[in-house]
Amino acid sequence: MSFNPQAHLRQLLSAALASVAPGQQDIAILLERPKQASHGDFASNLALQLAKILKANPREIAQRLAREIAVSPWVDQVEVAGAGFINFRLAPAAKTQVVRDILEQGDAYGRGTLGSGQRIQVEFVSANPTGPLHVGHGRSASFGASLANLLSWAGYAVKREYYVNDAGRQMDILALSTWLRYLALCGEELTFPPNCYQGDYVIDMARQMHAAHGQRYRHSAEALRACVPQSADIEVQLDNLILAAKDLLGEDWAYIHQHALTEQLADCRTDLEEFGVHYDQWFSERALYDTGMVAQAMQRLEKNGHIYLQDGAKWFRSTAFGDEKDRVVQRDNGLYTYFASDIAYHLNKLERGFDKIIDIWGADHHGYIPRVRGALRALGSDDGKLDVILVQFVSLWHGKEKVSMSTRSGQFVTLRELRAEVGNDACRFFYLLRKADQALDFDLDLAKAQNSDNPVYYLQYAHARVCSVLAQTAGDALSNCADYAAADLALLSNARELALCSRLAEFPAVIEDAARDYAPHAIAFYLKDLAADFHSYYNAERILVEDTAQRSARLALIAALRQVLRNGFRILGVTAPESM
RNA sequence: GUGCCCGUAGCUCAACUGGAUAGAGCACCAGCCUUCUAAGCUGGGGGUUACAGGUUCGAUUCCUGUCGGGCAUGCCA
Repeated sequence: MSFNPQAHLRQLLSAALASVAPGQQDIAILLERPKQASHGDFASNLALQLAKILKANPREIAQRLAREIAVSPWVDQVEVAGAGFINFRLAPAAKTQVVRDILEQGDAYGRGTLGSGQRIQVEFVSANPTGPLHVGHGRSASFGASLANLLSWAGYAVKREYYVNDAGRQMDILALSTWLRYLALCGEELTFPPNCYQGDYVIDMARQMHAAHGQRYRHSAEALRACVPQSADIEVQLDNLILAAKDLLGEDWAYIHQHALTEQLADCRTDLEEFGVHYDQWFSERALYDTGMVAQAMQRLEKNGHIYLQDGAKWFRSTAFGDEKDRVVQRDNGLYTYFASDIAYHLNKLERGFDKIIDIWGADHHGYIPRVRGALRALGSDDGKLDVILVQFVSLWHGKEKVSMSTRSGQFVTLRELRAEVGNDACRFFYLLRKADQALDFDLDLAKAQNSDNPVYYLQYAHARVCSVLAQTAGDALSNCADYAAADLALLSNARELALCSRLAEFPAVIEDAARDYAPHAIAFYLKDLAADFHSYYNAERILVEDTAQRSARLALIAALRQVLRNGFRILGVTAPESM
């Protein structure tokens, strides 16, 4: 039978509250862990909350509450302190109990019911499949994957989704870029536009095409030039070029387009898979067009009177919903904008019945939020179900030296390169060492360091150390986790052991809080504290002592610790090495 | 110009949504291996939480303004 000290204290307080302030039963009773050990194991600010309502001295209220708190075998001391805090000191048995709970629950320890099975969708990365993922996408991937894990642990039914922008102008530009590179390989002489994709991977795709199909998609440079109207505006010029290419290639355009998409998407998927980032669904933008969902969404907006015509384009009146200007949904050339399909996409997400949808975007998209929310409301949907998380930028450093990156010139560091350089574990972990809304300086030298400066090694080392000790117990009467659960936990009595127990007991609450805040970094910080507690204990006390009962109790403790490390690592997507 | 994010120890960052004396790591100083992995531990100094007001029992947290940094402000995505 598992015992929850926090719930127990809450009950005691609730009963006391009923007799001190009978009308206030609906007040939320919060228990926090004091930063200072002298303030006990748990503290309640209930009296401070009541002071406001009852207009009475908080300290006096605290005294009255404390007097009414029933005696419990799990509580050693109840004390009023400070402005009116009620501090609780738990009996050792109330702290060590968690060891047994952890060993019994194993891989499930820490799972909670906050989400109560609600359906929640996390959409993340969703980079255009127009080139390799870069280090910024890596942060979104790491954050999104861990957040999804976290929400799942907190009791939500989570779906992970990648929105594939396989329609639209950017994909056309990629297809064009590939074809132009291919023409060059065929020997055609033409200038490669500066606003086409510059990366070498485009040339690679062109080579493949050339190797597989020879001259089949070749058209002369003259023929191409002949059907491209000149424009001083390089963007217009690019659009003209795309139109000309479609014209010349006919059916073949679709092949090249599809080929480029397939290649890039596969590259992206493999990259993410290798990074330990998995999706339940890859949702195609093109499918939104093919099934008529975009047109339907637009019709619905129009029917609701939120669309008007100006300068040959169709505009959504997003200013009516708090946006700073109205937005075009259909261009004067008849093509829908990205925004149009995104409206349809979000509508579709909500129609799939999720209780909550989370979009994880790069911080540069922040101006986009009001218009998406506006569109959902204009369609009569509940934009309260949408949460948008902005992930700030990443800059790479070699110690004090910044690694320069610019997407425009194609000089960006790819996620794959980063993973190869510092390893998946360090990548996943470093990305999570900051809150999402904090810009991240990623120190490559530190991530590669094989010493305690590197937090990921510090954590993994704790795990390896535990494994090493446990590996030496083969001869023990109690030598596996199930047996440890039978150990006499009353023998865990020194301060470090009890502190470690308290820390282990926090884990479920840490998960719940982190899930509520969409803050996977909190797990990383918790694990650092936990590892520190262990290293400290390990240096101060010998685990493999002669006394078998004592030894079993300590082994039970570190086996429980190992379990919590593993569960935490799993949420973060970091491996748990058995030796280092 | 306007909007969003940010400003905490010398450096990199936390702070349980308003709680007690603002905490870690790095760097610096002084220590700990004939005993379970020293990739570890112990101790020490270091702060007007950018600045100025306001809200209240109580503010790093909420509100207003100023300064500084990042991002955005496309019929790109």
